[in-house]
Amino acid sequence: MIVSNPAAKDKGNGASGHATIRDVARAAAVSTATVSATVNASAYVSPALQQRVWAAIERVGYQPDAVARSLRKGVTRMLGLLLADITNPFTTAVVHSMEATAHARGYTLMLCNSDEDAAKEETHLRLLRTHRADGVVLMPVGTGADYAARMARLLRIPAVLVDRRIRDLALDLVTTDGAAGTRAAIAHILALGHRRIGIVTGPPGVSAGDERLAGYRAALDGQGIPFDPRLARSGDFRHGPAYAATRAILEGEDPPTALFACNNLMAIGMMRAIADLGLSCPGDLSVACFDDFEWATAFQPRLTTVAQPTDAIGATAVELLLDRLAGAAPDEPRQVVLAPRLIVRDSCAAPSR
Amino acid sequence: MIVSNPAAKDKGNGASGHATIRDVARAAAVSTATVSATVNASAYVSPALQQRVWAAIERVGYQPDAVARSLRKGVTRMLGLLLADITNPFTTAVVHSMEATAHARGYTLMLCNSDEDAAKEETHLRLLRTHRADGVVLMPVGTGADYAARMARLLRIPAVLVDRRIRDLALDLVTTDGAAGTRAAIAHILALGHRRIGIVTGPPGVSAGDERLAGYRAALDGQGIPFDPRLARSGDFRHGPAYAATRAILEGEDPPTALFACNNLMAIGMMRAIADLGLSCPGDLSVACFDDFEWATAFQPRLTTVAQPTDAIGATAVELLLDRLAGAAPDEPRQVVLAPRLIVRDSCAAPSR
DNA sequence: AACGATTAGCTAATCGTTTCGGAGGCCATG
DNA sequence: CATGGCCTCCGAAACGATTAGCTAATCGTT
Repeated sequence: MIVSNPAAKDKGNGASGHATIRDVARAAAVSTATVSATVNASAYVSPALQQRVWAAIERVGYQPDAVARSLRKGVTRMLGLLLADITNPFTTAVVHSMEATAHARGYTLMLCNSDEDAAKEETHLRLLRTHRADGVVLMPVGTGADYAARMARLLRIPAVLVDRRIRDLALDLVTTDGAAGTRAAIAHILALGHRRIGIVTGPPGVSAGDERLAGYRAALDGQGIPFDPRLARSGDFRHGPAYAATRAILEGEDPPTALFACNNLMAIGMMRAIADLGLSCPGDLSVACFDDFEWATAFQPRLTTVAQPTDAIGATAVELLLDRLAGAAPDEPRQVVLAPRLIVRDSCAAPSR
Repeated sequence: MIVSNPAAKDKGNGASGHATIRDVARAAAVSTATVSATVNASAYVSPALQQRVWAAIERVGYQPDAVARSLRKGVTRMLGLLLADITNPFTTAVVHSMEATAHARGYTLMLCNSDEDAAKEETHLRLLRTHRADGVVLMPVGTGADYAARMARLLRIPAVLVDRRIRDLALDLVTTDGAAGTRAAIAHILALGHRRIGIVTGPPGVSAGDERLAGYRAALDGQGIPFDPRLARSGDFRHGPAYAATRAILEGEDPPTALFACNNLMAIGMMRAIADLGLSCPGDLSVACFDDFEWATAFQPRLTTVAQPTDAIGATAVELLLDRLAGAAPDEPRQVVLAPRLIVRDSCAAPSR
């Protein structure tokens, strides 16, 4: 039996698409107020009437209209989700956890992707406002000096920042301690005996990347190793530029014996460059990167990574936001910085030279 | 200068959060009908008045309320996005393209993730209905015999299926030709001289996986090679089970000289198992898989894959759905099957034995 | 028996738009 | 000058829920 498209068929409840609360009221011979009260348990309704109302609801196939409810209550139970890049596996891991927490608390997410484009971000923000989202989870893309001011003007709803800070804009925030994570990774590499360690960084100005670079310098400092700018190049958090940056570092004079990529995407470009240069890992070169991901263990050798607690990040971000919506938050912004975890696998070894 | 949380400050337009169309009307000394007409260009308004209205809008900082508009018009310009697994890179690639097309057409996506769980799927579908989504993009998770009937009852809004069919339920659909893609990959492996080729399949009953298995059998058939059930095991589209399936196949008697994974996640498990068994690729074993992904080229050797046209899938799905919403679609469902592309890299070579 | 307190359910206003039908004003025509 | 037909704009009724305020009815107390 082939069931045909149900949307094309008669809905079975009259001409209009949906049964309304008035249909229920009529069917149960009560007022709409009573129906509303029994559905929401917002006022006393005698057991007998409740029974009748529920039966009527069942009979006419009533489903409350969230749009009408939102209009009346001034609250939509929708959260905007404004992402810098939805194809990044770190992002999707975080989103996965956000979706679960939000739905568990009765909220739905409106998905927007800014594609690392500040103009799109602005458009989306405006859209979220006209749709009356109760709040926004934001992975911001901007870096400029006036960015904070522009966002402040645009952001007229409660917001929580994830992963990246906005300089000079104090908002709720959840992020990972990038400096500590990178410091731990570099310390691990140093402990194996390396002294020349290269790093491919994010675009300058983006907090997440800057912190990681700072962690790298701190680790070097700890061993009294001076920072060599020839060993640090920006890969713009993307794999293409990271490929070029890696080659530039390795083809320079006095190349490093180990490399660190400041995010997952750049690790791809780095691995590709290393392969193209005919170098073996960890024989010729040790490698590690920020962000853990499923594929890390499928590589040969399995990649040593700094894992962010993606589940906690997503859940915390949504909870921070919902607390604020509920008025259960102090006025000053709360900033949660979670601890990363170094996962040592096989891609780092003692230097051969 | 630190800009503080703008949501905590005065909104600058009276006590209420937003300026309404009445505020604009009052400020411009016109009726709300005129404001609506100029904002939507839905009726003639003299240039002079238009000017006044726009000025007033600017002055009071008016932004139309999509909730109220939806209630009145009976249309929300929101699409439900009900995914089986948002962390899968194939899914996110498709979602990326859907988001772009939907926003370009003025639609917003409501994100729901069913986590391969039919019960969650049902809950989310109900939620999307109460939120009055105009339509749904669905990557379904169910397989049972009564699944089609349950979905038909639940699905009271236009829907388009992506990637997977629902048996006995005729709906708009966009998918990749899994049989053709797998056939091409297996033919490539056969052409290299392999005769014993193993396959790790998806959960039986899920159309996407079943088709790929069928393509495998067809390719073998073409060379007169009989199907050997010991070489085909289910990995349930997940990496854990795929790891076990791969080991089982390779540790059996008369093991294959080549392996095919029916999706990206299972390729991870497969590569891990191969490494753990101490086998080299493509020296001891050739490997290919369905689904291309960024990491495929970072592997050593770079993986040969069957790429799905993810951009086209996402865009087509949304367009099919919007066409139907606009009434610009025939009653009978349209099914778009796109061609996959075999990307030959380095993970397949002639058998050593 | 009268009165006030309490209770159960209803009436109607409201949220912010869109849109239908009309109301004037203006022009051309006979 | 009356008539009719535009043109512009406005008033008010929806859309489907929630909820403040009200009306009876019931009950206990004196």
